[in-house]
Amino acid sequence: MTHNSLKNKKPEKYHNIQEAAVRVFARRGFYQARVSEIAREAGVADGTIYLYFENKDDILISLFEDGMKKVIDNVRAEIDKETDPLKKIQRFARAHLALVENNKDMAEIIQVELRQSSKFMKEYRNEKFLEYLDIIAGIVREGQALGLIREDVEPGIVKRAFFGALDEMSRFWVLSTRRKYNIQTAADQISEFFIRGIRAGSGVPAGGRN
Amino acid sequence: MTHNSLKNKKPEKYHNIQEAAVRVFARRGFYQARVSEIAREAGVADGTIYLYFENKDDILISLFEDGMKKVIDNVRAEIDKETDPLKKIQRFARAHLALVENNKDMAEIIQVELRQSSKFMKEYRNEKFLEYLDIIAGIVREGQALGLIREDVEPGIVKRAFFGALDEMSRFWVLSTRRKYNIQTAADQISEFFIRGIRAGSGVPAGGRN
Amino acid sequence: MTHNSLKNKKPEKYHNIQEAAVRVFARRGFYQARVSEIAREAGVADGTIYLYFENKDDILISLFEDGMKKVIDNVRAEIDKETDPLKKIQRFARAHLALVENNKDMAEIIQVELRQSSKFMKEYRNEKFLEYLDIIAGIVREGQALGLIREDVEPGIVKRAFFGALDEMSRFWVLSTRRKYNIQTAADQISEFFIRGIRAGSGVPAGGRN
Amino acid sequence: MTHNSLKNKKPEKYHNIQEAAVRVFARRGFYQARVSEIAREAGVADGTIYLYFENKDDILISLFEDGMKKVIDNVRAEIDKETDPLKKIQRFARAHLALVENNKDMAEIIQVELRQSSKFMKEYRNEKFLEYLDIIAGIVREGQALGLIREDVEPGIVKRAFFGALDEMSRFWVLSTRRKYNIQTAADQISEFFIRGIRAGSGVPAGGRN
DNA sequence: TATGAATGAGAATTCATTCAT
DNA sequence: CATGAATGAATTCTCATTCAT
Repeated sequence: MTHNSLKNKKPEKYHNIQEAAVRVFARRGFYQARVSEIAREAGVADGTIYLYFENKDDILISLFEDGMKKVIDNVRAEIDKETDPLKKIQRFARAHLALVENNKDMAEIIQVELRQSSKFMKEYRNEKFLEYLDIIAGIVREGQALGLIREDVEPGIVKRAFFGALDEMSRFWVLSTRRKYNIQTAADQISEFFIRGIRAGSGVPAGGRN
Repeated sequence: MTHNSLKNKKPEKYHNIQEAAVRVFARRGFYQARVSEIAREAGVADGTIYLYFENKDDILISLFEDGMKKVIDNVRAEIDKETDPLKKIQRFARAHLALVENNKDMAEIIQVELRQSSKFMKEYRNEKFLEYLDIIAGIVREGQALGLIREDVEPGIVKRAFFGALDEMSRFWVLSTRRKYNIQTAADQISEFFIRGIRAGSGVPAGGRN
Repeated sequence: MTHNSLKNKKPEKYHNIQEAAVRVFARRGFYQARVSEIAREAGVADGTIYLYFENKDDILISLFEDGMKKVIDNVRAEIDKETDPLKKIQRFARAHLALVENNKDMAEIIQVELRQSSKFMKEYRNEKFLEYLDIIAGIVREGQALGLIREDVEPGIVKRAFFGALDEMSRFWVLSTRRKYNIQTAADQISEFFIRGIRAGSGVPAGGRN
Repeated sequence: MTHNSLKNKKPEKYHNIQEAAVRVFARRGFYQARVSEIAREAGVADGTIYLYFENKDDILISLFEDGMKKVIDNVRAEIDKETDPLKKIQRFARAHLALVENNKDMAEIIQVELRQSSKFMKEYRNEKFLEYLDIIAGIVREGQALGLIREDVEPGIVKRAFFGALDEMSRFWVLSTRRKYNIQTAADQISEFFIRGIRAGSGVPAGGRN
């Protein structure tokens, strides 16, 4: 199911609804969110929602797709400023967490709501998310080609581990009220763990020989 | 455990219902799961559910609490077999992912359902989860005390980053049908990234001089 | 449907249950009352109730029948102390309201719950209640036979009007928390209205000649 | 009226539902009445009920309030046609019972359902009912001021006794299938009892010298 | 007799979606 | 395009009653 293509409707209203939905989903959660509440918050009638979106699911999916598109573009632009793959990893972490910081509600929805249930993670092929992860895998392969990252490092594992580390950190940051760490500090620490963890030529293997 | 102290009720039925709920929640997701489906699957009447649980939410919470208790006990027992904090990290990763491997449905519920924003992660003080994360922080502090882990490493960041990495990996593993990596391989790679990433005395800092 | 005839059961428990039911019905109302609450209050198991009563309705009906029997016996004994029919009317009022005063919960149930709904007032032929009303009609006829009460007074109307007057007064008395009138004062006023209202030889008719 | 201010909704539907509810409540009793049955009888969907009323209770309360308003207006208009307080009493009785005669279902609901203890008579401050009773008290005071009614008569007792008498009579009339007395005959008898009972200067006191 | 765990029919209410205006 | 009243399917939870112990 793909979202409504704005045929000849005012794109302004489409975005109003999306923005209202972001707030309502973040506040209540997807299943507790009421379409009528989104409508009220967007300043339109309930029925109007259905001129722009197929149904409630479609609103969430549109949010995710449009949101991920921005994230991907933004993060790609950031890492392209760097040539060193190891430094790209740091850039990625910073860009990711900066986006979370500046789009708390949106971040919460992507993290929490979209991965929430079978409904979305199973039935909906999450192309955009995979594309995002593959940016990381790409950096790793690039580093390996340049001999900067160990050959035995699996890009498919790094991409998930690194994303998971950032994502858990941002969940914490998003959900907690009083924040202990600056989110950029966290970005730097996490990227440093991974850079040290995967770069080539740092002597003995980690786990010993058990 | 839940409100109902199982006075003279058979604890067997309590567990039957939990096990049925695990299957149904894993299959449909919490919000799509029907209490009557859990009842049917548990081989009891709908009303019987309410002799053992306050309501549908309570079933999920009991699943989480009882499940996390087992995870914590199990993981604690595993890492206690090791004295070297760095090796404990590897043990943790292996134990965590082995549990996921052996309790797929349960793992999916803990990961996916309990993350459901408002209702559970906001209103529900997730003590058990925090206790689990603090096992990791404890290992890190231990390693720092022994001079094995760098002093500038924040245990509060490592615990979330490490858990997030494992968790994302297991989400992938749980949700994907055909599996590329052995989950134990993933455990070893991820723990190696972190061990190399945080251990003391491995030369130049990670990020270079930016 | 008639209530369970105590075959070979302990009558003590039967009364315990009735007394508990009186309290619970008075507190919650019949439909809001829970059988399990009556059981708890009576100090028996839920199932035990059904050894003494057919069902929940049967408890209410038994309360009414047993209660009315006492009321009728008591009121009959009172009016038999008097020979003058007009004075019997006053005795009736006093006895009725004294019973209400001393059995508030029971009075509330008879007034409020039993006449409450179709269920009881339509399906259940209320013999006891009619018997009670007919005590009044009997006094009126006696008074008419003695020439003390006007011949044009309809006993069937007086019995209902008089009972209704007392009953409304006692409803007020039962439901109000702070009481303005002594209930015996009310008994005397009301009986006086009716005695003056129906006795023979008091000159011009009431309503004028419209 | 109820919470829902009928903004753009058709008030016609509000009344359809009320009328359907009157029939269903009269037929089944409040607790046995099904919302879906009211909906069917009103020719609307179940959910539509909830656009006009908060819940099932609210329907009953609206019925009572709207019904009592009509009764009060109607009875006030009737007694205002008379100047003699004693004749007003007769007018009141006639108007009251005429309303019962012409609105059997509604009368039954007001009498039987609203008397339902806890929920309505205790928690719900029954202003309208008290207002109605005070019409009677007002007439009595007026009669006392003119010397037509004895000074020792308590208006607060008369109002309840007189209402109770009429109400019990109409309960009988509403619930019985074959009717012995014309309801207007009853109105005249009852008002005559009370007029004779309370008017000034009719010789010896009622109760004799007990 | 007494128990109380188990039953399962039953009902109020919600809310995504539609469609006449 | 926009509205929002109307729809009605769908679901949790309750509680009188039963019956194995």
